[in-house]
Amino acid sequence: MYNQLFSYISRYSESPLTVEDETLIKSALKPAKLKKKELFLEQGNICQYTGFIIKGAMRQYSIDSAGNEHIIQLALENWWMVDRESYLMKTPSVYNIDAWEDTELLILEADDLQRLLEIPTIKEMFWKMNQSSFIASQKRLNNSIALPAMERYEQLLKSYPDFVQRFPQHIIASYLGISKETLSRVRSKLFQK
Amino acid sequence: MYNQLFSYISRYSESPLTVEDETLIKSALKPAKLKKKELFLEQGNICQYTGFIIKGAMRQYSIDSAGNEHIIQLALENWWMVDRESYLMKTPSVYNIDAWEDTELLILEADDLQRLLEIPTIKEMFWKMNQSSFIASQKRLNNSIALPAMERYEQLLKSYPDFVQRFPQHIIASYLGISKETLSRVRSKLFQK
DNA sequence: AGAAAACGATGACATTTGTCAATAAAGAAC
DNA sequence: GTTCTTTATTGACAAATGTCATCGTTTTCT
Repeated sequence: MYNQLFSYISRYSESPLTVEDETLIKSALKPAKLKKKELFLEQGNICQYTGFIIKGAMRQYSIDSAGNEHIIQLALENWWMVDRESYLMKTPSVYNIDAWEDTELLILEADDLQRLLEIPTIKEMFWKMNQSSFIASQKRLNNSIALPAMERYEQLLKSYPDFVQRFPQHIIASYLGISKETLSRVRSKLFQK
Repeated sequence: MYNQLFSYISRYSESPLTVEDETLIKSALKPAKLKKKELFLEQGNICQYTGFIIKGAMRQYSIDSAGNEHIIQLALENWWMVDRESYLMKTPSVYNIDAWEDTELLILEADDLQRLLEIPTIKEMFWKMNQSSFIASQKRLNNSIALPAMERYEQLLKSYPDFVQRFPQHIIASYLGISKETLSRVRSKLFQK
């Protein structure tokens, strides 16, 4: 299970991990399990952990005044899941995070993260991960303000085909910012072409 | 003009800059000026510089197939402006960046950035800046998929009141992902309350 | 100062998307 | 294996937002 993380790190960083590095990482990241629908973070609480998904599927979402869920992030194997604002600033989160499938994780507390960042390889990995997260978020934002529903869905099919396999349509719809009925209609138009 | 940048850095970082640090920074960031409407980055080109705005106002936007501009970022004094994806990966950008007011900048090439990142204070500043950028982008994304036009505008008024002072309504509308007419109507409803 | 361009408001209408309700199929739970 | 829940589709209608055109005002340019 740690090998999966090590291999992830090596893909993001030039320099290899030493044996001591690996020991430190193992002491900082602890295995955890979530049942389907189990909460990893509840709205109003402070996000205590960053999770690295070994196996499973998770979602991060807000709930509006009408009680509707709005999915701001979906994540599968080899993704990090955390509400960064809450985790870093130690402020109550406005988001929920839960498991969509039974999920195995490695979890990391904020203090332990600080220790790990002493390792240059780890620092480099998180640096690049931050960059990619921001770039991905900005792309999604651009799609959201610039494209109609159908094209947003087509972009998603291209960028994250796995999502469509692993999450039901109403989750995908919420991720795209449209209603499940609209997504259903978009799909029927798309496939009759 | 460099003092403004130094003061910005000191607000983002614990440790102070040494005189040698300041010399290195001065050699890496070069002054530049843009006239209103002048392009800083043109769609299809590789983004060569990161700009730190000393004075002025800039926008980053995409242009869709119908020729409409979609603003993905606005920036004023003490903001960084760059298409990070293009700058880091050296790939052609899908965005334009231009000046909305006559603007003074300090510009930084990618190679020089790498040199600057050797300075821990600078590294820390960019680290935090990356975090904030991501958090801000995710918030805006959440607003975009979760809130109707009027509430998005109210959020903007709270979060970035300066934008409304410095940019005309059609720019703000594009930033929010709505038409200028809709924004005009939203405003008249809002103020008659 | 005068002309041109940019800006903002508004009406009429079109389009997109959302909401609600009904239905059927697929999957999960016991 | 049967019941309950979840998922997906579809129709009818409502609401939000976009488009196009017009007008008056302000700003910019020379």
